[in-house]
Amino acid sequence: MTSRKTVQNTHIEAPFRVLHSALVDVTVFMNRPQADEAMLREAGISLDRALFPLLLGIERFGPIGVVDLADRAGRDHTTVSRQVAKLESLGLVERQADARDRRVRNAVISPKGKAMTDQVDAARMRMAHALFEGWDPADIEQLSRLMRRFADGIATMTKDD
Amino acid sequence: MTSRKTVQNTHIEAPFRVLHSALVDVTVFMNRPQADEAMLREAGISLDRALFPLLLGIERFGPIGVVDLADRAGRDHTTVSRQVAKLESLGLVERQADARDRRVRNAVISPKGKAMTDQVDAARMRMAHALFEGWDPADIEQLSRLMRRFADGIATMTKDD
DNA sequence: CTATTTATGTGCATAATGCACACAATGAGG
DNA sequence: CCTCATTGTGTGCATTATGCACATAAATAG
Repeated sequence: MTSRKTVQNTHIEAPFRVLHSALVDVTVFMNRPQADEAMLREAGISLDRALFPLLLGIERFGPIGVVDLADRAGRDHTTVSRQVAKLESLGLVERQADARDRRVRNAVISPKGKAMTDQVDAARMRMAHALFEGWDPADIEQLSRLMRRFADGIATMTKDD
Repeated sequence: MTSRKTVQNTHIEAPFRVLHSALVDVTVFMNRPQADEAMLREAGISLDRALFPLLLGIERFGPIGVVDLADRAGRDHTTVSRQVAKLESLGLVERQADARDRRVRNAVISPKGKAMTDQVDAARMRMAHALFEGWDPADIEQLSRLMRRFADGIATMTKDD
């Protein structure tokens, strides 16, 4: 049933497919702005669709320059430049000169911006608690460990292209 | 170092945080249209940024109606309606009447569209092979299994809201 | 020192997005 | 059967986001 095609790696293809489809499902979920927006509205906050992922990116990867951020977001650097400026004008991020490269104006999250992303994190954490109810703690630990390793692998691959 | 705050669930919070940050990293990667676009260009195909995720969604979840698809994509249904029409005019998806609800015009992927998504899948599979080099097959199997379970949990939660 | 690359940003045309609205089909309640 | 609210789909229109061409400043290569 599972052994088809070239026999060499078939035994490893099946888990790949399972993993891939699971990742697609999770990615779709993580992308849902409705969830985030609903949470933020609940907290009395509102932010444009396009701005929010960038705020999360700055929180996670900052201090980060416009070009790097644009690369991560998959958008043109000019678009990101404008959006970061907007986030700055909203007081959600701050910009600071890079110590080693004076061209770079790194974006870092402001206390006000951090308060927003913290709320999103907290809401996700609450969901996680509900989601993992009934799981064996060892499985949770395994999943976390392997996902981290997987993400690190991706980061390594991405770096050397 | 890791034990702070309320002691009650601290032992389970740490894996959550690790998992969350790993998921964010992976999500960022999966969202990169550059990767997909590069692959498609390599194959002589070109498709608009906004259209491609929808094509992947239709391939994965189709036959699916505009409203459902819009909900998954996190965009307004009117936007998705136009984009699906565009995909249809490009011959990448087909539309068919729903057997039970004559209002619904389900979108399904066409052979031509499938050929495109297959190429993306194949490219991702190649990357996976490189990524998992040196992994213990048992770990790969574990990761796949647990991620699938995790994704199913999310799907269940999402369904009942 | 000159040439090239890199990081950031602006002007402008184009595409995407969402709201208001419309219409057809469904389903609930009388 | 007949309203009437709900749901799935789609169009007109104003707004916003996006990316290309281009510009500037700083770093880097030669």
